[in-house]
Amino acid sequence: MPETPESLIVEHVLDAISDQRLRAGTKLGEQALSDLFSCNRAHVRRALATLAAYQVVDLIPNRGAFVSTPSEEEARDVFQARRAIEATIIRNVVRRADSADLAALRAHLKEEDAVRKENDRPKAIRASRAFHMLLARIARNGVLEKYLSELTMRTSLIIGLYGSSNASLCADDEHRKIVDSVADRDEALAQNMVDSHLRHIEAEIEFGQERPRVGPLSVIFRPGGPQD
Amino acid sequence: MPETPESLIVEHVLDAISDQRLRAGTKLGEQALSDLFSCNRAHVRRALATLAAYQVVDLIPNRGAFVSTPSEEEARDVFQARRAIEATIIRNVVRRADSADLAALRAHLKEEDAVRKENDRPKAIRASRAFHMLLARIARNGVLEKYLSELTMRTSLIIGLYGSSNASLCADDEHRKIVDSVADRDEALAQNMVDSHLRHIEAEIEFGQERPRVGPLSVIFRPGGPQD
DNA sequence: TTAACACATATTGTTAACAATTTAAATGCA
DNA sequence: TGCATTTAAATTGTTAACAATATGTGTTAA
Repeated sequence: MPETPESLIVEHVLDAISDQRLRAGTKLGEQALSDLFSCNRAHVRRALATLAAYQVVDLIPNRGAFVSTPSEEEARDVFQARRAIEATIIRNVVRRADSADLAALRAHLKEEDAVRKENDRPKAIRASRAFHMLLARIARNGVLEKYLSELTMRTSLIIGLYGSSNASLCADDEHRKIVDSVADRDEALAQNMVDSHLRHIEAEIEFGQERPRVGPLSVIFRPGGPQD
Repeated sequence: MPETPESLIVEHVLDAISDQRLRAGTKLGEQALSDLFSCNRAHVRRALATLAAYQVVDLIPNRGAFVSTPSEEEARDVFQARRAIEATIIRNVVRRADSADLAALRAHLKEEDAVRKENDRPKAIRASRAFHMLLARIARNGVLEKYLSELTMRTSLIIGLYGSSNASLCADDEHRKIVDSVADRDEALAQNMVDSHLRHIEAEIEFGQERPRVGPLSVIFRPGGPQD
């Protein structure tokens, strides 16, 4: 595992976005980041270039870097792309999942149940994303896995921006039904479940009203964050 | 259009890769690039970070940047990802293409015919890639368009690496058949044509023997290259 | 009070110099 | 000649200083 300063920054920013600690529009100042991660600005700049390539950060000349704020159109594109990619992922999963993979899926469902009881929204979002990424890993296609990683990140931004005020953010038993259809090796059903699951998430988003902003970076990247 | 030095480098490298002027494994020295594009190394470094995020360049600490050499496994992942993404793209095209789009497609077929007569392999590769990217644009999904752009780039690397000695690199009338099915608004047929087209390309690749290396950067990025 | 202007501060952009590491060449030895 | 070691060159990594731009504050005038 390469733990260069820039990859560390990239990882932390991505984690913060997927947890919705970092919200759309937040400025990522070079000084602030180099202080927080105790490195020089050159590292920060490279990290920001990488994040911009991932499309989760906008780089505005002479103004700086900002967490990107996806438009409604972009949001719809993201969801269509997810349906395209996750359709193939779930097909691979049905065909390739071994007993260890199925056990991991079951374990994850349990984990999600536990998290749900805590009523910790960021934690729930993270767990929900982890489910989709677990499927991607089981599908054993690195390209699709990376793209889905980016898309789930952007989904977090979208949901953080536009709401989904309805608390049911990854409708509970839908994940369970997906796992069941995988266990049954029912390819058509599994694909159907995933597709409608994604459509449900998209349907709950309330475009139109945006949500407010957020605090300073120092509280977002508090010590003891992910993989520290 | 932002023409910062780094985006200029990124564009030129991507063009060179998609034309197969830049082959897998080629070293991209910082000095060499900063000389060629007459800018300082800081710009080069940011450009390389971006290219690494696109997965067409590998960054090796203390060693430098190299055009990535996809493994056979990675190649198969790329092609599966292309099938997933282009399936949705062609569906959008069938539904959304207006008469102007159809005219553009027809014009492109003519262009490809003309190019084929010249027996200029790099030009043919470029034209073939352009066809797929034209479909992506007509599909009107920016996310899928960007991903396909990356994947076609990597496809160029793969074909350059492993051969496809058979000269029929984008089998001529297959593109024409795709356009015909789009014009007929035959969604199922169009999807079938695209899927089998991609499978044909993949089938012609000869994994096992790799192709040799390449000359210096100065001849690859000769003045008067793309969009100069 | 509001608006426009000027100034001060902070942030990003650029460049150069130096350190650390790797690569290539040269030397010496069996 | 063949191979290991040493030396030199080239390349990447790091840092700091300075320039250009943007942001924020305070003052003045209508």
